[in-house]
Amino acid sequence: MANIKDVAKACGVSPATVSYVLNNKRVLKQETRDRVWRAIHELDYHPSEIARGLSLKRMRTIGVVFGFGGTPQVTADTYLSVVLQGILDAASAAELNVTIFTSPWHGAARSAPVYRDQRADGIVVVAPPTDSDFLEGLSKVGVPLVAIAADTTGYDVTCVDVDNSIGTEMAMRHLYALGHRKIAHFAGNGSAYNAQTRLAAYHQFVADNVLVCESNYVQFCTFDGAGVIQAMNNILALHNRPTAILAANDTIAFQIISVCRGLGISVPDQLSVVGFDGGNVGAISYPPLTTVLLPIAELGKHAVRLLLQKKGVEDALAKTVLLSPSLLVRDSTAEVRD
Amino acid sequence: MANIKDVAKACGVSPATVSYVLNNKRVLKQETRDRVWRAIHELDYHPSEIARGLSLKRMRTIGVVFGFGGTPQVTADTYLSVVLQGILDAASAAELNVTIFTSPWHGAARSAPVYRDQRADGIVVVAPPTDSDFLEGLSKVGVPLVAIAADTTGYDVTCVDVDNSIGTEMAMRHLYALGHRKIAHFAGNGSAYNAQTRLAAYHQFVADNVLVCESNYVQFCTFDGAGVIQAMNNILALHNRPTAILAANDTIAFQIISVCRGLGISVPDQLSVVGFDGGNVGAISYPPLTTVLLPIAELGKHAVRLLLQKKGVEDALAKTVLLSPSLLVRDSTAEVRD
DNA sequence: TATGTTCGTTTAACCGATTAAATACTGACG
DNA sequence: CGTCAGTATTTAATCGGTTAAACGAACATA
Repeated sequence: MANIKDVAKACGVSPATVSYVLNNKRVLKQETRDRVWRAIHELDYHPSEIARGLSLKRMRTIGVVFGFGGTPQVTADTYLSVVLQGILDAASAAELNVTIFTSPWHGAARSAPVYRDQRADGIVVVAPPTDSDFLEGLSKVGVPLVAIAADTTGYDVTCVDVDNSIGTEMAMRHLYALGHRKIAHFAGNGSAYNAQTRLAAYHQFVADNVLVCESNYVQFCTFDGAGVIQAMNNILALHNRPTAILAANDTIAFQIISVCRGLGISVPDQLSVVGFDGGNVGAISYPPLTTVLLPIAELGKHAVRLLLQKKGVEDALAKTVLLSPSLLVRDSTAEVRD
Repeated sequence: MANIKDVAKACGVSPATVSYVLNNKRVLKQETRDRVWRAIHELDYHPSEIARGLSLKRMRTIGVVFGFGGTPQVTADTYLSVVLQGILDAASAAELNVTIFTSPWHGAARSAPVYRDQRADGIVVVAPPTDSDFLEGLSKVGVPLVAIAADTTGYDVTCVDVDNSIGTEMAMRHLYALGHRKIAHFAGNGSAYNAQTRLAAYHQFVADNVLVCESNYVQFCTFDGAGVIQAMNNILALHNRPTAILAANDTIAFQIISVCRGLGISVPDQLSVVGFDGGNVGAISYPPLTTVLLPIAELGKHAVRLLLQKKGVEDALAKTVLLSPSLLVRDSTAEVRD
């Protein structure tokens, strides 16, 4: 494969000249320019981005970290793949490639340095678990960093998130307006900041409005079906059954509805269900899902934009940007009926 | 940020020695070794993967190309994100990072060289459209290449795919066994090789079994809801309505079912619907979807493995690997009833 | 004719690693 | 004591680009 020297030799100029032609950097004679381009095409030359990166100290690449402690998970929930889509959209627009880091996390001391190996000019961290030293480690390796859905208290990290508190409140207020006073919450992964915020906002609303809340009203369930089935059993065993459930995400909501169907419980007549996410499946599922619509792709786009700004201004950035959710009322919720 | 020279200086050895310590390459005095490691930790040094890449001519990174002509699309359908997940799984296991190329395609002559800028040691191309010169261009830039779901006739490219013909046949045979003789097909994106193969297999089955097939039995519809609604209208307008529909993917199938629900057509009583994909939504949707289960994540894993083998043996690889689908019979299909 | 400008191109250092080859040191042996 | 062998480390070239500074030629000016 031809390199810059080959091209230089082929047309009798120095490598520097070839570089200047390629980058359009200096006043050169048109004739030289033409000669160089001809040689470039003839030898089918394309510069090595690696060599260029070494020299320029930038790779026109942003790194993304998903999934922590193991393989990156982009399909665990649609959330992650939609965030990725947003990142790709913005990166593509800025002519940046996107590298997904795959190395498992073995604690900040051992793993953090990996992320400043110059491979990426900046890094987007998506939903790091709150119970790991991930953000702590990464925030001080000296690479431009933007987090999505992360708890940044204590770290100087720019973060983009959806306003989970308001989203939760919208959903709860909607149920409240329909007369529901016994509302359960199926929380997601306990170590996800998102899930924690939604749970906290749920508790807040319950307290503010003096709602019933038996201890079992909050169920933690993983994404797989088994967890939701177990959680539903727990809920249904209560003598003071809730009349509505706020799920921490749409996937859980679909599973709740599916379990209900199996048990002959009608949604929304006997039980109202609200999801969290707003993906397009909610519109075509049955019953169409009432859910909190989150601008998830925007999270990714925003993160990339902030990363790009960071390189320019280097500071004066809002520490946390919160995007607004909205409520998508469809047919999985109805007035309470005793 | 410290580099190898700083470390060398800090502990009074040459850069070469530091390199040998890092890579465990030579017999060195234990004392030197210790001294170097101490300096490495003290300076919080981590080698530049870029410099290393330039020197070693490998980046421990595989490139992925999705979406052609514009922004990579990983959420257009679950298919792409699941393939990506498979790629990430295998890459992670092999300690390889994954770079998603984002540059739009402007024809082979202009765009192909971009992919051999040394950024990636090998490239996985996912579902290139059959009507572009993508594979042609990429197959001769001299980078190890494996394609997924691509038409490789005419090119010397290793390819991994699901056996779409057999999958289609399974679905059709299932419908046939239930007594269906009027089966429509909602084909996907016309320039996707997958969709083309499924369509061809559908026609084959129709011919082999002398089924009814009015010209409007084949509908091309995009993923968005509007396309499916239009297609359903076309189908329902026929005086010889089909009793079953084979959708080119699950998303289309869900939309068909959703439209039917809106029109008061019962699935499966009045219309049987079969999907193609086997994602987990099918299990919790209503009615649970009968679908052709494809090992999509395996496509990604396999592609990465083939890429790794390629570097070793360099040939003697099966040109196309076809993975087997299976039929997941659930409740969206039933015996025909006139 | 000497001197200064401008223009176009080359020289050479640098980015941060790897590694073959050269060298320095340490003993052992005849 | 000189030589050889073996071990530990350094030197210097290399990977493939970029770019400040040096250089040479052509031309204008005094």
